[in-house]
Order: sequence, then C-alpha cells, then structure tokens
Amino acid sequence: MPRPGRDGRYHHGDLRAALIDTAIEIIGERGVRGFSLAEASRRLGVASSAPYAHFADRDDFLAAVAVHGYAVFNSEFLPERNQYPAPADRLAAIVRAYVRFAGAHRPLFEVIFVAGLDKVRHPEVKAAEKSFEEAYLDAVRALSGGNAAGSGDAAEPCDLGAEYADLVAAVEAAAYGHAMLLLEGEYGEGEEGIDLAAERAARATLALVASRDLLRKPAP
Amino acid sequence: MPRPGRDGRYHHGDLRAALIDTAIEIIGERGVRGFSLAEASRRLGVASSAPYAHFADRDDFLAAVAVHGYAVFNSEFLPERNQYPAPADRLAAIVRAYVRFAGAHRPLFEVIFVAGLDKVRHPEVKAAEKSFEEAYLDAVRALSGGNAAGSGDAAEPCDLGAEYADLVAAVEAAAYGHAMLLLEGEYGEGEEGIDLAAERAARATLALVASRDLLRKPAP
DNA sequence: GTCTATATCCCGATAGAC
DNA sequence: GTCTATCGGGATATAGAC
Repeated sequence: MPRPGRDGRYHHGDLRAALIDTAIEIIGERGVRGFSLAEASRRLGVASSAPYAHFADRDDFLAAVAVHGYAVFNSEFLPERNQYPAPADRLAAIVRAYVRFAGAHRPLFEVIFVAGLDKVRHPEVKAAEKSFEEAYLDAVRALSGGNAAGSGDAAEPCDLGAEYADLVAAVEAAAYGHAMLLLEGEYGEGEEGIDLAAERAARATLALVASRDLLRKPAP
Repeated sequence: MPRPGRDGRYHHGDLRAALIDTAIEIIGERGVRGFSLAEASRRLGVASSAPYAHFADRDDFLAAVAVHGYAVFNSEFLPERNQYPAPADRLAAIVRAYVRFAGAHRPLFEVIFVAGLDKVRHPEVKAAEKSFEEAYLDAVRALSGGNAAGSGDAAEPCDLGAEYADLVAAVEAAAYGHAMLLLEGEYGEGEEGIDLAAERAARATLALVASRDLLRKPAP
C-alpha cells in the first residue's frame, strides 16, 4: 500500500515489510524461480531500485523472507516438547508439522528449503532455524532411551554418535520427500491433500523408527 | 567444437547435440537455475539466437536434455527385472539406482526432477520416463504376492488398488528425499557420499516395506 | 534513511538476410 | 542452419532529492 507524499512521490512506512508480503504473493503465483524484485517493486508502486536500499541483492532479500518463514514455523507449527511424551510420537509430530507448514505456507517453504540459499553467506537464516533443528535432534536423541537432552556438553549438536545418523537421514529424507511431492501437486490443491501428505509422512516416520534396525549399515 | 566454414562463418555438424553437452557442463557448474542458452551459445562460438533454430524456447531445450537424461538412466542404471527375483529387493535396487543416478549425473537429475518442467507441454519427457515408471510400479505390484504384472487390462497404471498407495508414496518420498539431500551437499562431494546416500535410500525402502502395516491409514 | 532517476549488462526471443 | 539486428525485461550500481 504505497502512500503518495505531499509532493506526489510514493513513500512506505515500511517498504521492507511490504516487500516481504508482496514476495509471498508473487512466489505463491509463480514459484521462487519466477520471483523478481523488479516485479515486487512494480506491484508496490516504487522504483525497481528501491529494494536495494534495504537489501544487498536478491538472495539477501530471500534470506529475509526465509527468516520470516522460520518465525512462522517455530511459533505456529512446531509442537511443544511436552505435548508428546513418547519420543517417536514427538518425532512424527515434528515431521507432520513440517509437511503441514509446506502445504499451508508454500511460498515460505519454497524459500527456506527449495531456493537453495547459501546459508554460509546468510548466517541470519542459520540462526533462525536453530529451535527447529534442536527440537528435531532432541527427539531423535530421546529415542535412544538413556541419553536424553543435555547429556553433557560433549559433541556438536549434529553428532548423535553415528548410531542414529542413519535414522536421522531416513526421517529427514522422508519429511523432505513428502513435502516436495505435496508441492509438486501430487496431492491436489485442497486442504485434504495437505493432511494426507502430512499423515503419510508421520506414519512413514513411525515405520522407519519401528524398523530402524534395518537402517543400520551392516559391517563390511 | 565450432567449425569455421570457407566463408568464415561457424557451422556445426550437430549444434543440437553440442548444446546438450554444453548444457550439462554449465548446469554442473551453476545449477539449472544458472543455466542460460546465451552462455551455451557463447561457449560454442555461435550466435545467441542459433539455438532457437532447434528449440522453441528454453524449456523446450531443457525437455530435450531431460529426454537424454532418461535415456542414460534407463540404459545404464535401471536394473534388469530378473536380476532381483524378490520384489522388495528389486524395489530397493531401483531406489538405489535412482539415487546413484542423481549423484553420478547431477545435471541430468536436476533437469528431470528439480527443474519443474511442465510435462503436459512436453509429452516427449512423459514418454521417456515410461520404462522407469513401469519398472517401479511393477515392483510395487509384485509385493502383493498374488497379482503380478499384467493382471488384466483393468485399471490405469497408477491405480494399484489404493492398498499400496501409501507404500508407493513413502518409497517415492524416501528416494526423492535422499537424492535431494545428496545434491544439497549433505554427503560431501566424493564417490563415497553417493554410495552412502544410495545405500541408505535402499535400506529405508526395505524398512518401509517391512513396516508397511504402519503406513496404512487407520479407519476413521 | 528512504526513494527516484538513470545507465549498464545479461538473458530470452523474434524477424529477416544469406 | 546459422547469422545480424533488435526489442523487452530483469539485476545491479551510482548519483542525487528530500
């Protein structure tokens, strides 16, 4: 909503926020690939160079959209830790939330998980995904039964002792795969498609946990 | 390899094929997103409009690359049907081949499975993927034990009677997910990463088959 | 600090000459 | 089948108005 100043020029109270909203709109219509800062500027009635006052370049802008997306996911989708006492159920719930988020906020999911942003060049994104990653790894860790969260300040957060690396990879792949099939239209457009994909992903997670012995690499 | 004619102009014996080779090169360096017909032309020493004599537009060209990719996959990766008598093993082998292909021919995989080509507008791609799709569905069908391939001309190839829809979706998601994690660099760059991702995908497939009762949607 | 104006470069695509 | 010429559009960068 551009607002003509008294001299006839347009000004925004918050061009930065307006750009993010408009980007979500455009990406919903054309996908990330089809998004351009120029068109967002056009829709907002500002010069195509205006965004560069707020963002270094297109990727820098998409990184800001990604941070916004993580805020939505963490606050509205990620389940509370104590809501699912059983680790396997918690893990399945996280996966379900992940796929639901993909369906309900397709543009944000695309930016975060499909656009292929360079997280090294955009540490803000890395920081924004932290609580999601921690909830996920915590649930996997809890599956071991013994070593719950906070078992010393030993290893890096990603190092679950390699005994769970196979399960982590399988669950990650299942979640990502179901979300992508949903976005590619294999579940139609409606709400039911989202629910079905999310339920399938959750059940696949439980199936992988149940048969996790089969995931272990046999000794060579 | 452009070849100057006697009048000083450049001509190709087969610009079409040369463009595909060069595209694979460029996509390997910059991804599909970063590929342009203009740069391919530049590398081949021809005018930037030359490709349009062979292809209607950029997507039409990428469709040709996709068809080439399917030819490689079907002839060099897809396992023979009689090589794995057990349906579950055959299914796992197909998934392993899929992920191996993603790692060994990353540019082709990207074009086929990531670029998001409109298969309706490019029927050639749909035709090229046929033998892959049939091998996959045949393996799933064989899992039922009874109704092997060719159980009458009843339903469409995709309709496995809904009792296997959940398993099909889970295996598809697992294969796609592992391949994408591989391409995103989570397995490093070397040959070992490809093998690890492919083995994990194959084992995840076996795990999903083993626990396939858990995938069934419970009656509401 | 926010926006405009402007200029350059690259890409996609078309038309017409050879 | 390939070239030249050309057009529109998007990304990027700088200078300057308020």
